[in-house]
This record gives sequence, C-alpha cells and structure tokens, in this order.
Amino acid sequence: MKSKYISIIDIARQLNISKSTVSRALTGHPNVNAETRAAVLELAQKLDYQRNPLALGLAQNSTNIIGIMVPEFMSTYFPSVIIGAQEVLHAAGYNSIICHNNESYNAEVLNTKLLLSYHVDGIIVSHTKETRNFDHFQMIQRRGIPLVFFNRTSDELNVPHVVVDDYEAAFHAVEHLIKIGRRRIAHLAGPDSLINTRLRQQGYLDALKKHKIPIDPQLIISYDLTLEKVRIYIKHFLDLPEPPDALFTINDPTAIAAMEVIKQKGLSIPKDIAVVGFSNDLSAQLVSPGLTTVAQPTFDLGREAARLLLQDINAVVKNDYTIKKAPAVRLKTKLIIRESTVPAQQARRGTRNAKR
Amino acid sequence: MKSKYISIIDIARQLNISKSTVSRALTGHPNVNAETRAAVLELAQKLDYQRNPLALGLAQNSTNIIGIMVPEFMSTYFPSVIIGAQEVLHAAGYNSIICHNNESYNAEVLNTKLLLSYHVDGIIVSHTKETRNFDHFQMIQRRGIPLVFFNRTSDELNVPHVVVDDYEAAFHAVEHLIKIGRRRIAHLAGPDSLINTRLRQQGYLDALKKHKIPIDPQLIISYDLTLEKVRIYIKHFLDLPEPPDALFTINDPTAIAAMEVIKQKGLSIPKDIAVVGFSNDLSAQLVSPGLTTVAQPTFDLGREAARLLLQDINAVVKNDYTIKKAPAVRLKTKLIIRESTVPAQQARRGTRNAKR
DNA sequence: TTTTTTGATGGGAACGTTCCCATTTTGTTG
DNA sequence: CAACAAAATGGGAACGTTCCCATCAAAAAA
Repeated sequence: MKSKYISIIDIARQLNISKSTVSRALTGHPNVNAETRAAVLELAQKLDYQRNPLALGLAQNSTNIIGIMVPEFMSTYFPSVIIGAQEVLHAAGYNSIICHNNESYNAEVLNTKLLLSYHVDGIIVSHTKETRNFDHFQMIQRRGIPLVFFNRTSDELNVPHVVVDDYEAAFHAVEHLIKIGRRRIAHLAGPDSLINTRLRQQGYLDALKKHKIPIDPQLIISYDLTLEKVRIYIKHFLDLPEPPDALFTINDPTAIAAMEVIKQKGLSIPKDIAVVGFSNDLSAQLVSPGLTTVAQPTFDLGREAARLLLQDINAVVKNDYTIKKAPAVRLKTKLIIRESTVPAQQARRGTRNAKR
Repeated sequence: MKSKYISIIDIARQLNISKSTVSRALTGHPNVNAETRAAVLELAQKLDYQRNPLALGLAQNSTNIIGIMVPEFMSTYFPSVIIGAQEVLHAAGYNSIICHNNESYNAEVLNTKLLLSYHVDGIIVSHTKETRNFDHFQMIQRRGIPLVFFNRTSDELNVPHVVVDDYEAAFHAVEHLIKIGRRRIAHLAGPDSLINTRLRQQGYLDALKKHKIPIDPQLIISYDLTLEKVRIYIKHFLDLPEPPDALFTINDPTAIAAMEVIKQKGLSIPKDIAVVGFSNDLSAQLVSPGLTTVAQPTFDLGREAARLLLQDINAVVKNDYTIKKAPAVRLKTKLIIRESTVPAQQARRGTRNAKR
C-alpha cells in the first residue's frame, strides 16, 4: 500500500527538482534560490507536508525526544513536575514521551529499554519504591545518553539530580510541632529503599535532639505501600500507654488515612493529636481539618530537571561529556500550616519558608 | 559519530552471515536453519540488541504506537482512563504516547499534528472544552488513521466513541435529591460546547418534569472554566428570595468549591442545602461532609476505547475500513451517596446502580 | 577573455529494518 | 543418479531524511 503521507520526494517530483533541494529549502539552508524556496514552502504548506521524524531520527541518529519516567501519575505531584519539565523541553525544541510504571521495578526496567530502543536523546527519571538495583540506569549512562533523576535519587550512581531538601523540610516540620508544645511526636516513615525516607527521618530525629526531647523508638515505624497498614499502625500508636500527641508522616495520603482513624476514635485534631503530612497534595486543603504539610515546588523540580538534562545533552553534542561529579540541585520547600496543627483562628498568616 | 546502538548488521558481520538471515532469525521467520537461529539469538542477547522501532516504522509504514490525547491530567480521571487504555493496548503489542494540552484548543491542534507526524497507528482523544472546530480530527480520518473519542465527543463527526450515559446519570442524581425531599434544585452546568453538559442538563430537566417540579431558569447557570466564578454564582443562589435547597453540579471540583462557600455562610450541608457532584474524584471522599457524586467507570472507559480502536486498526489492515455508522459504547455509572445528601447514620448502604 | 569564486542544484550514500527475488545448498523422489 | 522440490541464505530495493560531493551556471576577479 502506498503511504498516506506526503514526502519530500512528492514535493520534488511536482516541482521537477531534486529532493536535496527540497530538503535544503525546508531546513533553511542558505544555498538555495529564493524563488525555489518560496515554491517549495508554498507547496509544502498546500499539501500539508510534515517532516517525518522517524526518518530524521534514523538519518541523524538523534530524535529530539526526551523520555520522562515516573512511578505513578494519579496524584498531582508527578503530573505537575512533568508539566514543568515539558515547559522547558518544549521551549528548547524537544518533545517528550511520558512513561509510568505503577511503582513496579520490572515495569521500570522494561520502560527503560523501550525508551532506549526509541533512541531518545535523554531521560528524566523518578524511580520506583521497589528499585534497589540500578543496572538499567547504568546501561543508559554506558550508552552515553544523558540521564537526570528528580525527587528520588541514589547515592550509588553518579547522576545529576534535583531534589528538595528533605532533611531540612522534615526538621522544620517537626520543629513546628515542638513549637506548638508537642513532645511525643510519632513518625510514620516510608520504605527504607528511598533516600527521601532516610533524610526525612534524620530531620525528624535531629529536631527532637536539638530540643532535648528523648527519642522513643516505639514512635517510629517504617512501612511499605498499603494504606491498610497505616490504619493498623495508627491504632497501635493510640493504644500505647503513653500515646503520641503529634504525628509526622512521610506523605499526605498517609496523613489523611491517619486522620480518619483518629477521628473515628473520637479524638480531636489538633487538640489531642496534631498531624503534619508531606507534599501538599490537592487533597491536603480539602480534608477537614485542613492538613499542615510541606509544599514542594513541583513545577520548578521539573524545570530544573529539564535544564540539567539539556545541559548534558549539549555537552554530549560538543563532545565534552566527561564523567565528572554530577551536579545536584536542591530546592526549597515551604511549610503550609493548616488546622491539623493550629486551630483556624490562629492559622491566619500561617506559612513560612524553610531556611533553604 | 558511530552509532551507540547495536544493529542487525553488527550481528550479521560477527556471525559472517547476511543481515537478511539475521532479520529472519529475529522475527521468527520459518525458513531459517535452527543452528543459525540459535546463534543469532544468543549473540543478540549477549550484545543486548534491541530492534530499532524507528527503522521498523519507516520500513513498514506502521509504528505500533497509539496516541492518547487528553485535555489535562492533574485529576485522577484522565490518568485512570489512560491506564485502562494502556492495559488493553499493551496486551495487543502497542505502545502509546500520552499528550495533554491543558484544555487549550491550539495545543490540541498542535499535538494532533505531532502525533500524525510520528505516524501513529491510531489516536484516542478526549477533546478540550474550547474545541468547537473539528477540522484537525477530520484530517486524522481523511488520512485513514483510526480515531476514537471518549468522554467528550461530537455529533458533527462520525467517530467511534465511548461515553458514560450522562443523561441517565444526571437524571438519577437529581431524582435522588427529589427523593430526599428537595424541591428547589439548582444546577451549575458546564460550558455549552460539551455534549456532556447538554445531556446532563437534559437529565436534570427531565427528572424535575417527571416529578412535576416547576423549572426555574434562575436556578440554572452555565459557566466556563474558573472556580472563581463558581463562588460568585453560589453566593448569588444563596441571596435569592427563595434560595435553593439542593445543588447539582457538573463536576466535583465545582461541588467542592460550592460547599466551601455554603459552609462559610454558616449554612449546613445537607440540612439546608444538599450537594451532588459528578465523577467521583478522589477528593469527593476526602471533603467533609463527603460528597455524593456520580462515579464513572474510568478504567473501563479506557479499556473500551482501546478495544474500539484496535477493532478499527484491524479493519484498516484487512482493508475493509469502510465509512459506516461509527459504533458508540455507553457505560453505566453509579451514584455514590455520601453525607452531602444523606447524614452519616442513614448513608449505610447508600450506593445503587443507575439502570443503564 | 580567461580564470576563479560563488551560488544553485543533482546524485547518491547512510541510517536500520523488512521483504521480495535470486541463488545456493540440502533433501527427496522417480 | 539425475531431476526436482524444499530449505536456507544472500543481494538489494524501499521507507524519508540529511549531508557530502560533484556538477553546472553565473558572476566576479584577473
């Protein structure tokens, strides 16, 4: 079957010139007669010609496509990072392919291979919770394809990355709880595989230490995946002889699930237990009471990641893509204070910047 | 610069056979010696060879890629439709490219051209709120590329589509309000450009008619885009000499914004005003009181859309892709009853199926 | 006028596949 | 053992680009 698409050759034939000339006219090469160029452009317009990026990719061994791989995209977090990244990429003339893998390591490996097979010019990644083996990312680097991590990163690999300052964010969140008079602050942490989890936990510990509050291992639980477990753990907390008077969680869904349990038990938030989440999901302002949480600059995360990547891509083109210490960008967070820690009338001007 | 990728030719050279044979071995063509095949497969594995889909696309004029275009993906709605679609597409051996356009008509046109230029084998679309001109979709059809609409569709075009029964869903939602004793039911409709809006409004009107409740045009407002306007309209409703005792909105964010205003005014939900939304966003169960709303089978919408598309793609291949009446699938919705219409203790078994 | 430079064009390789056709090798049958 | 069929392989076109090199004409310099 003859192709349904107009090619450069169709144009050449109709104008009785060679495809080389048409190519030159379309790409803006200087050495082409003004009239010829005009004729080509006009016909191209009329036939609704569009350059075939597959052929271009083959010929130039560069596709102008960037792969963006995220673990999920049902929350607002990753979509807004993606939008930020695309803004910058698009301005630089790149298109992007979005991949998601539902937090599955296997799907991540598969998608990596898929992106590589499409000869993308670079890849932006936030890896899954399950990912402990980074071979597939090393494969990307070995092939000389620029790679940037965001949000979730790894010490094992030397990859440029952009993250928020999880340590400081957690530190300030916990300090906020201390300042409103809480002393038994529980922490529901995430899976140990994530650096974020470890940093936030360290921030939690150091804030307690700074204010001379004894650390009670009973009040720290690392958990994996299901919200069902959160409910069990919260009940466990509440049944302790000395139950906590505050809770700091790894993310907002966890905090919201916890709040449900607490309310069901007939306890009052924040009077009996104050709650702080992380990430400022859309739902954080919809729940009642509103959830105090750490806002992340999601769009900027995406923009920065894209910038780092473009930097590397340009280095590759110029051939000075040498392995050196990969740059790391750390962005500021902002503690959003709502009624889950400070009752409404006090929460007037309740936002402040973390120091950095 | 030599390509960083292994090609079929590299394998051929190393084994001292022709690229044709390698190609046959890899694609599973019958006419190839068992030993040769084994050797090829082994070396391919060892070198981590991956077939180049760009070249394949060029050669076969078919890319095995499906374009999925949605107006936004910050809510859970479109991502879950996408996941449903990908499930079916992936099982059939297709990859997909996700495009979003932030409800911008211009971006939609651009993305359409982009997808076409990548020679996708089919496109699944939910168009923007702004879209009133469908030329770009007709262009897709003119090129003989299968196209399927979901959620938002158009009567102007003969395109296979899968939707929920907006009319019935709205009818039942309003009937629910009537059954709990409401008589002055206001309706915040969406932009007239969407069929969904018109169907839901008709469902609203017919439910009132059926129960002999007079229609008050004052209680119906069509609005566009911003949540800011919602707040103004709600205040307007509440200031009427005879304010409404119930509210049915075009979607959940609108309902939630309305609830905020109502609560601020010191009115009680559902006692003074009952509220029903549409779509069952994640936030519907997080707000307080929980929002009664119409749940859409999002995953199934995606799955069905993908199935319709694959059907057409296969028809194209078999060359019996004739223009006939495009199939339309209509899926059932489910009214999720929460405390915004029925106080907690009554809402026990509070879900029911709409008839179809 | 002759030579050189510049501008405009055409021809063809290359990118990595598949697929058709031709050729060689192997196997089967009369 | 010839004759032929079947199986296995190779060669090369095609897909749509770009890009290098060659050609040719026209314009500028000698």
